[in-house]
Amino acid sequence: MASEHSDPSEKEHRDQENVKQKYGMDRHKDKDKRKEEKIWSYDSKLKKEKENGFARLPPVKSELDNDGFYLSPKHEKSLRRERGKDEWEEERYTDGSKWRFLEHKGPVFAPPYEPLPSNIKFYYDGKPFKLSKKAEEVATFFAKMLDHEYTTKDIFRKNFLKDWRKEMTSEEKVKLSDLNKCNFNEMSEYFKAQSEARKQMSKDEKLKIKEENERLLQEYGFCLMDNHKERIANFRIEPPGLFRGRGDHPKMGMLKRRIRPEDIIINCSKDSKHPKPPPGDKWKEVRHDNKVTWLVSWTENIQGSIKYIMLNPSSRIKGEKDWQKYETARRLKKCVGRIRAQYREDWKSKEMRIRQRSVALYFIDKLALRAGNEKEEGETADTVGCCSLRVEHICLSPEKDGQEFVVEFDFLGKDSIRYYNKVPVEKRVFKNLQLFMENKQPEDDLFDRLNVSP
DNA sequence: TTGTAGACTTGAACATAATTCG
DNA sequence: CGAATTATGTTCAAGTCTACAA
Repeated sequence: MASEHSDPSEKEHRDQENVKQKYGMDRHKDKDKRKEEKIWSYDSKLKKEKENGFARLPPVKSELDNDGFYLSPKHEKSLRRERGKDEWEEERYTDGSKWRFLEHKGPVFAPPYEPLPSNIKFYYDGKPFKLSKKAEEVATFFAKMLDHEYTTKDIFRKNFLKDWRKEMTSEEKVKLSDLNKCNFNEMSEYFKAQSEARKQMSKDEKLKIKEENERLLQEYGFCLMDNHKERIANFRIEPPGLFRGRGDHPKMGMLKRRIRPEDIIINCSKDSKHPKPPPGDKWKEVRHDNKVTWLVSWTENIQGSIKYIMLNPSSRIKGEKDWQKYETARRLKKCVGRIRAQYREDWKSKEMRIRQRSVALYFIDKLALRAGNEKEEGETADTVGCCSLRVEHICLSPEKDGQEFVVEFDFLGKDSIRYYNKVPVEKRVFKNLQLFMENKQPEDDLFDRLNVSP
């Protein structure tokens, strides 16, 4: 949460609260339970690996047991049983490294664009217009979304046209300037017919496709991390298309460009067989960073953020992390009482900063709100979390519906999902809120003395 | 200390498979 | 049996948090 200095009890207090809020304990009880079960299935996974007899790598010293044998899944399992669970709950590597050996086949790229059959036409201003291949591809993205509400939104259309024009030949640029004069209907109908045809395919054809997918999965869907064959979560590169932001996103409709091998950074261990780029292409980089868990990354062109290919939740690396999370939650359970007492105390603090923090903490605890980091204005939809709440998002009533000191929340949270709630709060909280709102405009931050970082 | 890029989790929306029902 | 419903899997934008540089 917030604060500049670090008295240890306060730090602990914050940490614990972060955990509670981070893992939304109140919010997702059932799901959490299911997830815990998933973790326990790790052992059965090891068993399966054993049965299938996956290839093992040459041993590294520390992967051998005292007698110089492989630390195979079976060994590992029995060792773990011997030493007790605690051993597993410990980080496997203490130096921050995540693995020692990593080998994989690299990503699967999106299939290349297939031009439309010549009888499917695009019309501009009522007349057929033959598009260049590049422009046509982008046009099909739009055509595929024609039924979607998105395509009626002004920002979407504006962004689309701007990016589409970038893909046009200079000739097309001159002629095609008004999206309202563009008619994508024939394309749209064609795609609908295609997907219909796919549904009507015979059993045989469907099976063929399934088998092909299975083959790809077998070839690219697994990697070898240390001694284990692990399932990769997303081994396919995101195909090009139009960006669909959620809520009122200022960048909706922009073109998500096609990712090429030269955009791709490969991460694997030096002593592994490096994945090969497609013939005639090069990777952007091949690195060997065992401080991270990803296998492949690239930079996406809409927000400039980095996308990753990582492992499945069933993998050791994800499972352990998940486990840690629950451990933290368990630790938190032991001290929530103390934390609650502390923030109630802080409601009376003479320091504004601490008061604001304590009230925010109370909301997070009581209502399971998200922390609410700062975000870049204008780059994303306007949404907030607890610490980024603005005066306009809450409404105070000393009395409402027979209850005293009611706070009415109304704001857009993550994914622009509306949060609306009326809660009676304690008098002291109410008074504090009144204080925070004094002399402020609706668009001012409610917790202006708060910063989210530790 | 502050600002920022990078890493990683989350979950809504969509897609597909499995199951139930008339 | 196919249609309808439900369960399960995949995709990917949108969060959170951390490490590190200035």
